This record gives sequence, C-alpha cells and structure tokens, in this order.
Amino acid sequence: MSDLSIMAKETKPGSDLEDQLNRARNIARKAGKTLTPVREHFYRRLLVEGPLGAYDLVEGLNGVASAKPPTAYRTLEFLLELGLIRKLQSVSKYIATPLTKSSSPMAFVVCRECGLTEQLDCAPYQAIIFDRAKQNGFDQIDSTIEISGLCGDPHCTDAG
Amino acid sequence: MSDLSIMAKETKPGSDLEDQLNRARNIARKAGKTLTPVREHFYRRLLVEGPLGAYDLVEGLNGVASAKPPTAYRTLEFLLELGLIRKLQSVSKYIATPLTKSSSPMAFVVCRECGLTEQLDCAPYQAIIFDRAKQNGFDQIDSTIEISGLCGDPHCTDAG
DNA sequence: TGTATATCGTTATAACGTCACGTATTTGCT
DNA sequence: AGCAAATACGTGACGTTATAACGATATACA
Repeated sequence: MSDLSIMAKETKPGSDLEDQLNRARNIARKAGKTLTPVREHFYRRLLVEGPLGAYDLVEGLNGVASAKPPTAYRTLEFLLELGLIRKLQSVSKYIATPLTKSSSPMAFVVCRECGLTEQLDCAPYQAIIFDRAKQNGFDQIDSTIEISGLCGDPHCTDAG
Repeated sequence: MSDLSIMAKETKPGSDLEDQLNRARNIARKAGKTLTPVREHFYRRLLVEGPLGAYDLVEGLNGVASAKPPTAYRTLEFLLELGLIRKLQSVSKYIATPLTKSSSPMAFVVCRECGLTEQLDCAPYQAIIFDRAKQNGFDQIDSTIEISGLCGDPHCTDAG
C-alpha cells in the first residue's frame, strides 16, 4: 500500500469508476490528505448516481460511518476543495466533476421541475464573463455557472 | 385613485425611487394585480438596501403587516413573477431589477465573504450560453447568471 | 513523551422554505 | 341587493439545508 500510483495502474484497468477513484486518491495524497471510507463512499455515489443532496448522502451511509449532517458537510467540503465535486447552488446538490476538468470552467442547466442536469459546453463565453468579474475587482472566481430551465420532458414543460 | 398612470407623472417627478414604485404599480395593474402595502414595502426595501433575505424582509415589517415566512415568500414570488426583483440563488437573497431590465439577461458577481454584489454587463455572452441550453432541449431559461468570487476588499481577499 | 494535525462523532440550533387551512376583502355577475 | 369567485393575507406546524461548539481518536514526528 506504499505506492498508490502503481495501484492505480493495476486495479481494474478500463473501469471508469476505478480510474476516477484512483485519480481521487492521488489528488488527495498530493494534498497531504487521505480518501477515507466516508469520503470515498460519498464520491463514489456522486459519480454513479449524479447530483445528490447532503442529506441524501447521509442516508445512504449504512454502516460506513455514523451519518450526521456535520460529517456530511465536512466530507463535501473536502471533496469540493480537491475539485472532485462541485456544488449546484440553485438546487443545493453536489455533482462529481468529470475527469480532466477539476478546475476548468463548467456550466450546467438544471431542470427546475425534475432536476435533470446537463453539462453545457461553452467555456470560452464563461471565460469572458469571469474576466468581467475580474475587471470589477473580484478574484478567486468559482468557475461554475448554473442556469435554470425546463427540460424537454412534457411533464416539466407543461407544469411550468 | 382611478388613473395610476397619471399619478405616475405627478408624484415627485425626478425621484428614482418614486419612478420605480410607479412603474411597479403600472406593471402590477397591467397584470390585473395590486401593489399592496406589504408588496410595496418589500420592493422599496430591496430598491434602497440592496440584496436581502426573506427573513431580513420579514423583520423590517414593523406594523405594515404581521410578518410570518409564508407571507414573505408569497410577496417575493409576486415580485419575481412581475420581474421587479430577482433571486440570487447562491446566497438565498433577493435583489431589485434595474429599471428597463425586467426580463433581459443579467449577471451578478457575489463576494462570498462579505456579500457585496455587483451587476456585470455581458448580455451577449449570456445569450450564447442560454442558446446552448436551448440546444440541449431546455426552455424557459431563467436569465440570471450568478458567479461567486472574492471582492477587492483586503478583509475578503485575505480570508479566502 | 508530548505536541500538532487530521479525522470523525454528537448535540443542538440556525437559516431558509413550504403546507394546509382559515379569514377578510374585492370584483363581477345576475 | 345577493352571491360566487378571485385576490390577498394571517397562522401554526413542519420540512429542508447548513453550521456552531465541543469532544474523541488516531497518526506523525520532534
């Protein structure tokens, strides 16, 4: 267990999930931290199940840890700081960051009826918006843009 | 009190605040609704004091109405529907929409340390991002973009 | 050994938002 | 006038999201 970067190459090569987890372990190690069982459990669920709320994650922790809100928020803060996940402010949910994009600009549309979330590809335009913010004297911009709309599903379009 | 559009021209001309309130009364009237005392009070505070939370607004209602959360949220929903205010999702606050911009795209930067909020002028780039969302099948996009950063104040920059 | 850091547990509470139901007031129609 | 429907607001209870404050354990390392 002394060299995780070697494990990363040997454990289930070809599995996206295992790749992501190994990447996470490496990122944590480089920051002098550890991907503990709770942290791995949360990250894995966000990778597999998509956007989840803090209390959703708490409920799924059967035995892995003792599951009270502060633990969940600490764990989420940890994953956020490493860039492994992002928070969707508009719906108070958390989403795994795609491989290769830990700190680059990302944009999401979130359906305000059903919660369906899709990534948008418009980095250059976001970059311009972030520049405007910097011109206004702001710094350390959180490079996630969210917009809210209604997805194509008739249930959602009709309800709005 | 039969013709509000005449009142709008006669009451304190030159006062931005009164102009905005009269505009609000007209917009409400066109929608078959009324700018009641509670509604006017909320809108006035948002115009004067900048971004405020629902409970901030509740507390300031000394005698104007009886101030429980559901009343506040109903009132905010009303002002949102008329386009008189917008919600800043990232900080759960509400902000008055500038005159002339009731439904056009707007962007804000919010300091995550002190809450300082500034409007950004980048409508064309936002429009492109909204188009991307529409290409993904989404509709009825909420045309407010928020980004989070640290403002120039040393207190905020150092804390981050 | 002792000190610092990292990690997690636990109780309580703050902050934000909604449900469900009741009441008054106004509006429009017969 | 009489009445139904819509508008607007009051109220208690509750749901959801997030944090404060303090404690326990483990590990690293001078």
